[in-house]
Amino acid sequence: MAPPERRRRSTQRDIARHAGVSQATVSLVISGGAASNQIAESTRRAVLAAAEELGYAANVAARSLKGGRNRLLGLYTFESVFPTDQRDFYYPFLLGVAEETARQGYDLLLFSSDRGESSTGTPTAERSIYAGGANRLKIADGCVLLGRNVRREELSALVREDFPFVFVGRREVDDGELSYVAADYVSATGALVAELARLGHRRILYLRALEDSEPTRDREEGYRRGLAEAGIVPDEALIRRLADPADLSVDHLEEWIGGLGITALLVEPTEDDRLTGALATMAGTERVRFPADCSLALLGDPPSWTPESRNWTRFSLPRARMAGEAVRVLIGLLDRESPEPRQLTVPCEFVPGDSIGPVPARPVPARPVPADPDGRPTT
Amino acid sequence: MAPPERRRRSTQRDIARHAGVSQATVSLVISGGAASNQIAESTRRAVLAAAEELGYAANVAARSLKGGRNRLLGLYTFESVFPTDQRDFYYPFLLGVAEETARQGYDLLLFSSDRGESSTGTPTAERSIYAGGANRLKIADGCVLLGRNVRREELSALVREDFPFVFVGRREVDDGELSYVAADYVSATGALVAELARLGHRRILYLRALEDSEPTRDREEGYRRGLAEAGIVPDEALIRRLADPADLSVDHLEEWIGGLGITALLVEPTEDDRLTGALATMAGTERVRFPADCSLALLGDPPSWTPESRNWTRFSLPRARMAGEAVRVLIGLLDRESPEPRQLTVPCEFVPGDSIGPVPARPVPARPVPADPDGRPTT
DNA sequence: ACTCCCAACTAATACGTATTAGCAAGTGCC
DNA sequence: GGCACTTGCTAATACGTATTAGTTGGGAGT
Repeated sequence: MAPPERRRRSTQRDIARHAGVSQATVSLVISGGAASNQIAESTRRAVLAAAEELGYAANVAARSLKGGRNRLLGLYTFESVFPTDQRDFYYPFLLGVAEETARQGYDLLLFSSDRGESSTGTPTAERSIYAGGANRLKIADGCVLLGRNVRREELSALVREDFPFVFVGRREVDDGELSYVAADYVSATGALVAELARLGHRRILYLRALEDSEPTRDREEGYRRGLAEAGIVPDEALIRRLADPADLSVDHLEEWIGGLGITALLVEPTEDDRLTGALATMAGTERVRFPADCSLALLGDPPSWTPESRNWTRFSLPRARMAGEAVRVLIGLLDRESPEPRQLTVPCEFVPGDSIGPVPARPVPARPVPADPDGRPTT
Repeated sequence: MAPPERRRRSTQRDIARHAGVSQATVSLVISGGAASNQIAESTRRAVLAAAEELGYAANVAARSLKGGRNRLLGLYTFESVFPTDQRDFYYPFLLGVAEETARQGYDLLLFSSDRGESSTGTPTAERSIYAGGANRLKIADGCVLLGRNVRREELSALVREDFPFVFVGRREVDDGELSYVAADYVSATGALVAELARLGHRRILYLRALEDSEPTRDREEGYRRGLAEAGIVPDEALIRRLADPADLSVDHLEEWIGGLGITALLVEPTEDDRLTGALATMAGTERVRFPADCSLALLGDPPSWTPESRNWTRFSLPRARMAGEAVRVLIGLLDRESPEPRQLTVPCEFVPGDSIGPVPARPVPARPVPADPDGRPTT
């Protein structure tokens, strides 16, 4: 019993037969390349008519196998985007990429499949570009990359392969240069420090991420520069790292205020809502108030784009704009003959918010105060 | 001056040369297919070692050129998704599709490029599947379709050429059956009518969309059924259409309440925020209050997913779930040998809200009241 | 010694497209 | 009429992989 004939896609050869020309002619007409003006108008029309009739669609695989273009851009995220608390963070990026991609006449390929297969055929749990031993991204003409927990070795491989891609965020590898569109964390953090200094703060704690990725390094750099410009001598004890931002408790904070004498806090937010969750919990206790007891500013956006429960003082990165810029850079790479890596830095926006203020007047325990008969300070 | 040698990816042939075997052997080892157990263990190891050394990554394009499948699902929206007021409506669909696609081990292709080129090369403004004389969707193995303003002729073409796709929402064409995953608007609308009837309403106005698409027809059907089951004789004057939902004004409403004697209103929401805008404006006037003066329920979701200014009584379609279901149906179509179209209907969720209530007690103007000596009605 | 078979490989080919070299017919020019 | 040149097309090939149909060399069976 013969298996039911699977309907085959029509190919250029089918069209060629139909129109009574060669496959090469069809290709010239369809892809409309440089040499396509050598085709007679009548032939062109015949081919197009046949193509229309047969419902022809170019085969991406074959096209890109030849090295041609698919008008396809990829978007790859090193983190999984779907956990509810992360996707809000990534949505503006997605939107920016999608919009600009569309505007440029490209379609967008979301590399979202988690279930890669290793070369041995066993499914791998981890998210990877080289799933199945192949660079999946190559389906697309080029790719925008995103994410905090970058796999360095994969980035390196991409650079070595000379695959056109642009990272949203500053990233570096040992193997060579890569293109990116980054937010100017250095200046933005520096500006926040300057603002705090202007308000009189001298002991500003910087609560940084545990991992030592570029964005974090840039913020630390900005922190140091800001201090230097304000003439404050940095105190290494004021740079703290927290393994899990959810651990940030009011106990910690009181310890820092009391023990370290800090009056302001700079916190690096996370993509998920662990940090904002911790802040909300802290607000619930009402033991420390911002900015009455301590100023607090975020070094970036809290994840959710829904109206905040609190309008934190912070800087905000223009996520959609960065994403759009990344697409433009990428297309630039694709169009150029010898793609020099390009780096672009865009400024962050300062959001005044309401969580910083002047240094709170506080009784200084060590210094003796002129006592009244009761021994209690006057109010 | 010679152009800088573009680094070439290593191929199976490179590995073959390196390991002193043939390309076919490499392929057998790498892809580990059925016949790969015929390979001697020593050879296999040599090949894998060479692959490792050369940093081999299979070329997806070539692979899928042979196999036919790209493990790529498409998502096409007939409306442009990017206008701010629409994207919130479509986001849950996108999310649902993306998530399920990823879970199934596919990647997702967003057909967002607006700038199609017609066959003559002149850019066309309209959004179209068949841009450039080719069906762009065919790049993917199959496609999920979405949108209200469907191009019927394109849908028909898709059906004719037997392209695997699933519509999110009930759609029909003359040419044959198509697969869809739809919300049960009929029952949901019927249930709302039943609820209003239970509260004593007898004159319920149905404000429907102007165009006669399936979702609208289903709601109308549900409206009529609901009335019938409540034993209410339908009054055709109570079915109204509004060209632009933004035109819904408090004047209209007062006219309906006074002139038509309605006590409840069912409104079909739009994907953009024209309707909710109009409702907000109406609320601002404070001339008609819901549900004190009139009950109001929405036949679907208001577009934005940000917290509503008002918790409207309504039904809500499980957008993400529908999208996920659509992906599963689509993959079912792909896996099956002879793809029979499948139709799936999922129930809507009733959201009680706070905009419906009992029939307001109101003076009936026509009935003569016992007059006092002044001839003025007592207050 | 002869066939037969099997293990372990390779040669050849197809997938659908883009591109280049080249060919045939026509045109203009001397 | 011969030559160069143009126009409009086709033949041939390459891209990297999967697969099928062989092709070896040698060991077992008779």
